[in-house]
Amino acid sequence: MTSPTKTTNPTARAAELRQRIEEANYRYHVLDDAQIPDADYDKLMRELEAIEAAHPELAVADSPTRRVGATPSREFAEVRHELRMLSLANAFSDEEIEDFVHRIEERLDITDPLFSLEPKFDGLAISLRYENGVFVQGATRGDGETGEDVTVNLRTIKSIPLRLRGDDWPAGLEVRGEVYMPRAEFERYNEHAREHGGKVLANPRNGAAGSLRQLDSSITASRPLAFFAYAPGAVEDSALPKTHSALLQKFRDWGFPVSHLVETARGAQGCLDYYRRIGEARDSLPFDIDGVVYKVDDLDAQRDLGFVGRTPRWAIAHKFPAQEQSTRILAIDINIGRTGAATPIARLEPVQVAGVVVTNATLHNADQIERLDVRVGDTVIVRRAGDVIPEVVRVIEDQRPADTVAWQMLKHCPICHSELVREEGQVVWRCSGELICPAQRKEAVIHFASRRAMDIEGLGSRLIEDLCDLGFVVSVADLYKLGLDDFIEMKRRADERDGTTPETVKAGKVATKWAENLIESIEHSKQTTLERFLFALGIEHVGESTAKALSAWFGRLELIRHLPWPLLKLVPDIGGEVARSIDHFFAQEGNQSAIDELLMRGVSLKDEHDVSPKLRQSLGADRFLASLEIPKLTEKRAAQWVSAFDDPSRVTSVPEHQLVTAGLPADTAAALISWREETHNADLLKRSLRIWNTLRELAGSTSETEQLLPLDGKTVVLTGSLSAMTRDEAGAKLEALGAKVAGSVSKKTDFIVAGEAAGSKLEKAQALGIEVWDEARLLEFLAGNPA
DNA sequence: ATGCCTCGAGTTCA
DNA sequence: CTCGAGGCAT
Repeated sequence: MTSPTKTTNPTARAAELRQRIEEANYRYHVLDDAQIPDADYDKLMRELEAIEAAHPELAVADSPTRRVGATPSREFAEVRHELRMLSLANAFSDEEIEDFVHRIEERLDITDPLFSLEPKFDGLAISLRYENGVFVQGATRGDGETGEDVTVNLRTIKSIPLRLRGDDWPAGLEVRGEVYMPRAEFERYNEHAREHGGKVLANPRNGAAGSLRQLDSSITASRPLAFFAYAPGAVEDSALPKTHSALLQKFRDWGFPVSHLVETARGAQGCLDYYRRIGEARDSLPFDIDGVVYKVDDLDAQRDLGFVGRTPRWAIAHKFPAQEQSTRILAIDINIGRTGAATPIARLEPVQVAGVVVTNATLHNADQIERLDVRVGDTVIVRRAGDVIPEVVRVIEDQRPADTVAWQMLKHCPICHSELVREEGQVVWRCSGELICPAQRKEAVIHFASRRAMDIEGLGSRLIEDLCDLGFVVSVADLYKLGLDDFIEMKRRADERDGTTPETVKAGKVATKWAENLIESIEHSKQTTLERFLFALGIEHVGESTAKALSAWFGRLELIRHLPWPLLKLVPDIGGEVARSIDHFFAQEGNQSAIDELLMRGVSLKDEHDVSPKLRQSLGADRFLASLEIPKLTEKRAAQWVSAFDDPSRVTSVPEHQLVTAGLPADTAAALISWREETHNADLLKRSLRIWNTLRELAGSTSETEQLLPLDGKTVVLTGSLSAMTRDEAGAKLEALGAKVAGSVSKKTDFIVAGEAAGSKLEKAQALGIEVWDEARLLEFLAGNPA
């Protein structure tokens, strides 16, 4: 960089450099408007350092080279605040704000006073003292009376001016404000720390507070801190503006960063409007805030209003509902899910988080508890993050009672007392009770009746719980033998058990309408589809999508319930794990008899059909052989075997020497031999062969004509809400035209349909350059392509 | 082996 | 909605 006034005098040159560096800092950190490239900035800085090294007498305290203090101190000196640092009264409701404004109106005898409105930054309050325009001391708030001298650390914050701009500042000036860590910087810092094994900060607020309290200011300098000014402290020897808002403008002129979200407005309504607007913008702000602050703008009026105790009458903080709260762990219970998964749940002392009272929070799994070291009795931080579901963020270790013990997973199911087991490499512990565990059975029934499964309206989890607990229902099939009397009797026993007065008895007559409705919807549910039925069975790893695929490929329950796992693997997206799980389910006698009973009691599958034409193409002998997972017998080797011996039924009989003659490597042949010697493998082969042959017959008899659908092979994602139909309906129509409807957008997506208020999926699609249809386009397409 | 991309499963509260 | 993990392409 060339200087227009290149001076040789080191004193003058140093002064010029300082001025230019400070100007660059101001533009970059306060105005957010970088004027000179980083490299040039560095050059100026190095030149100044060189001059100061050569002429130590020039290294003045307010030099930008001194932003990082040289000597770490043992501890911070105390600083007494000349003017006490305030704390504000907090308000959480509109009503409290209206009361606040009313009180002011009465005391000042005016209506709709003017307020200065500001965000309430979630950082650390500090006070900065300037003498003759030079930053001389900075302190934390402390208890309001006395804080800690963190001057050296504050110097490292680039948005804090070391020298004031302009010339109309008072000789002695104290400015108060908030040190915070911008979210993006916080994320970036943590990412870097994670990669390099550094200290990861818990959140921006703690990051800011912790950084300022570093004894070694070079650590503070490495932390991305920033500052906003929002209030005056003690001021000597000068006339200041008459209003708070004008004062903030002065702060700006003097080089302090003042938030652009600061506004003025009149009356309670103006305050509340601001609260809502900032609340909506909150998540998209580059820094954390925990509310807004209203201050009477007229400084004389502020003085007239004065204080009550420690808080001013002229200002109030209107807080957002807290997103994080601390509470105590009362107990850690184990919940047993439909698949037997044992999920630990924290029972909490009830606490308000983001507007709702939270009493439970999931702890996900045993590993998570171990990671967090959560113990019964601990005080923990609970959060309702972007979504709704509360979670335990961390333990406040200082508040741990002395007698706590590390939490341990139970050894046995709390319900059926079967052993809890964990499969190799898995995170979840499961109850081994399977069919005999009442908890698992209950969950299975709830799943069976749920909307996306058999859709039995009115049969919710509470009712099912009672039905199971009182012995009316053991297996899902029992639902279909319940009569009106059973429901009435069940209700009576439940009321008796709970000691509640039966509301079903009115004027001596037992109310039965609810039971009649239930019987009706149970009856209604009997007419269903194969895919719903398969989903309803609750087979592990079989969700809606897999159920749909099974239904589409094989077409009939009679077939599916007898398929060995190697054949199940023929379906795309069904691999060894899922196939074995399905096989295992149908291998259990109890499950087969439950299915028989359901069918006997009238469950009927309206949409059963012949095997899919696609299945036929997958029934080659080589695919079949490869699907058996015989060690070393890869797809390629399987094909080789088939070309030599043709009929897979000969797998059991071809002697080893012939295998080798046919060109199979010796180890492959040996693996095959030892595989078929295991009786369970031999059985599997026999069973698979039989069904494979059946499938080939079935596939051969299906019609050859496979009509190509307009959206065949296209992957579609639906997002936002449609007006002419629900997303599910639209999805069904698109599927009927051959499309695959996926849940999330990726490179493989062909196009998305975006309805009203589409969110992140639309953004992602646009980012990936994926075609976007609006509802009109969809309707047009559907009209042009009747199913 | 490694890294997407999906699917499945579990979860809270009004 | 988010996490874990299965399936599959590379």
